Amino acid sequence: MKLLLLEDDDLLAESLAESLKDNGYLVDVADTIKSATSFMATEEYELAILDIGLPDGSGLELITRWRKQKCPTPVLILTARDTWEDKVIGLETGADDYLTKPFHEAELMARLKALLRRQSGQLSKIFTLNGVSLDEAGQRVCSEGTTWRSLTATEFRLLRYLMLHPDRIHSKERLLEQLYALEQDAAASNLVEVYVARLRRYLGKSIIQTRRGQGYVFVSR
Amino acid sequence: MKLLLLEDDDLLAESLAESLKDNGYLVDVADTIKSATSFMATEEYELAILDIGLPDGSGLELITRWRKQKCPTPVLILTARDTWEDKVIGLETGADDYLTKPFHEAELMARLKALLRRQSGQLSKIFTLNGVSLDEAGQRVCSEGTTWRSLTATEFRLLRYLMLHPDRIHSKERLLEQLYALEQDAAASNLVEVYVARLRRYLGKSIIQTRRGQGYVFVSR
DNA sequence: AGAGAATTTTAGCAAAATATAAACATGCTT
DNA sequence: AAGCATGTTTATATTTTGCTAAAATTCTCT
Repeated sequence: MKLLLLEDDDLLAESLAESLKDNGYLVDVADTIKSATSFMATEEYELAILDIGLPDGSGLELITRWRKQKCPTPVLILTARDTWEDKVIGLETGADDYLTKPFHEAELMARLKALLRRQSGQLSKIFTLNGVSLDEAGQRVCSEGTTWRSLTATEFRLLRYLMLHPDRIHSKERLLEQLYALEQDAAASNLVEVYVARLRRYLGKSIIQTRRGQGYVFVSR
Repeated sequence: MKLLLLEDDDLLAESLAESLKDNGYLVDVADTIKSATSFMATEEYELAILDIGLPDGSGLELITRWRKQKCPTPVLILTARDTWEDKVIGLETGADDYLTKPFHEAELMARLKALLRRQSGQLSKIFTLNGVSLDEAGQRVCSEGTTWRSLTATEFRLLRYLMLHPDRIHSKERLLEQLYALEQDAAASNLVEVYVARLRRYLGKSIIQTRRGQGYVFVSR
């Protein structure tokens, strides 16, 4: 179980690395964003622990970049600040958990364990229905053993909603609401038709059925 | 309107049940997963309100199980935790809405109403007469165990009216009025004949009978 | 049986709903 | 600024539906 620790305070880094190793993890320690980047480029890690305040920038940028590159490695943020806003910003950036200094070693270990457990559950969370497999982590689908095809965010949201509520008719209005939490002039748009058409091109015609005048159904068998 | 409430905190359960009843719902209260399961086995509910943290397991498992059994009852989750991840996990499991404790009664009622409205007509009420099953939600029929055949809006309206008033003779004029609430030039059209013919093609000849000069009858046995 | 009426079936068209493709917009990366 | 990826709108094609009207069939009554 390999972790990357990004921490510029040598003393803290040293001691953390020590206890992590005691708990059975393999740890690489970086002390700048730059070095962390090169570590990530060469190795695969199960999880990264990032300090936010760093000499050459904020750990947040790093997360942003990784997420854009679709790097799935979960991230736990360490920070000295503990405001509500910071936490929100951190999590919105794409971090998976958040710990404020100072903290007890035990708490870090507990959170790590929880994160890894949750993550491993998520990794294997490719859920399949009627020959269509949806990869939650990677935002991808494959149909009947064809190769994976990655979806855009909207395509993915729609398909996921349909697959989570199969065999039910969902009106276009409903689906629009699902796609865009804030409802506006819903009926004035044919977005649902457009996205259904796209999904059908990936999955085949028959899996998402039209109920004329009523809506769409993802059929589970 | 019947609800199932699964909540192990007696006090909360009691008070919730009370206010639900005040709002016009019929409520059954379960305090363990086990009892909830048996409630579900014996009764039909329009909606279930589940607490997640329970003595004998998590409410999430319950949802998972129900969904696997294709049980369509919508579920609202109650939880003490309010992290982004928890919410996602809950909704991904197949819950339909999510409320964190503590909450105002009014909010719960509002959400219930919204959920039931959204869901209404979706819950498969399949009603069977003389071997003909009509699926209200899906606008489908099947006759004597053949596969489902979905109907157009007009076909459905007609069949539904006939099945709701079986063993009675309905004149063509009356049926036309039923189909098109406001139309007058009734006699000038053979719409009823056309649609009866279509329905007979799906259901077999004998179920909708002709009373020459008088009208049509759906025979209930 | 056979004429005339009532019903059934068929075919086809126009309107409505949906599907698809392509243009346009926007933001992000290089 | 150019180039991409995504989201959204617009325009056009295709499909399905509702309906009409005519043709075919069945029934009824003499």
